Amino acid sequence: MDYTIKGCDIIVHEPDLDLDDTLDCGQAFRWRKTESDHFCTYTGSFVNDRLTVSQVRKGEFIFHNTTEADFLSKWYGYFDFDTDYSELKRCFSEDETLSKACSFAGGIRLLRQDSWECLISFIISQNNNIPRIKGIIDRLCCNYGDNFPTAEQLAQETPDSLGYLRSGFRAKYLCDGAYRVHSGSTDLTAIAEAPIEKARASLKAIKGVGPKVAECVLLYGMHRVEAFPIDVWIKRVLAEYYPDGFPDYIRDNAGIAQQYLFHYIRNLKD
DNA sequence: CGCCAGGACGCCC
DNA sequence: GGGCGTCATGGC
Repeated sequence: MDYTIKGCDIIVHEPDLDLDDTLDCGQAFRWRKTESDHFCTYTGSFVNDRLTVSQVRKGEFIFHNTTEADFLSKWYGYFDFDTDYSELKRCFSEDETLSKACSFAGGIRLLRQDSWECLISFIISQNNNIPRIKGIIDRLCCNYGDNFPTAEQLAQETPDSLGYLRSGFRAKYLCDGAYRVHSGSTDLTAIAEAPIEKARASLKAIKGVGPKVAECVLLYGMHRVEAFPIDVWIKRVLAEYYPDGFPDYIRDNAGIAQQYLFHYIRNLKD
């Protein structure tokens, strides 16, 4: 990755990034594609930070209205620019199915998201579809001026007061998560550094957090790349292509591989 | 209308 | 420990 400053924008060159692949693959829910220009442009947020980013052509991007300081302190890390995805994909491509998945959506990067935002987002995601997940998170953030609520703010709510979200049975889970994080009984910072099994158990102490949601929080919100969320789509991949188990040499980066496979199998069925 | 969704819980055995 | 009904809501 390299970047140059051009007026109020940052121009980024990174062959292993594609905005559609990365921002619309089900790992983050607050990015919207804007149709206002001839570029592929997304506007979105990460906790309380907003960004408009365009893909000019393959591998070239404009981070609009962004200072170098903001770019380096926020977005460089968020887009995981420190990681060499070419090397990862080279490793993955020794496997036939993963090779196809990487060719299909080679521009996926694992976003380094916020753990609290991820926890709430993926509690909402359970037994739900992506358009509706986006809608619920939209209504939530809209209630706080397009910012993601803090645990303190959300801890003041009740399942009834969250009725405007139309999140159904998940509202009580959101309240429990907010209460635990705000009270300190769940320490997301400590969990992020804990041994993986201990981290899983701590997350699953939250009501509404089971194996799948815990893996998502670990992977997307804590960048624990060995975490491997198994949803209905990945179950199909495992049954269809890996009846004898997932390749062992991928284990340390299984979560990133999972990201390519998820996107691949979902779009294969169209 | 019915089926499904980036599942988890409670209960049963 | 595994199997199954239930849980809101709305996309398709």
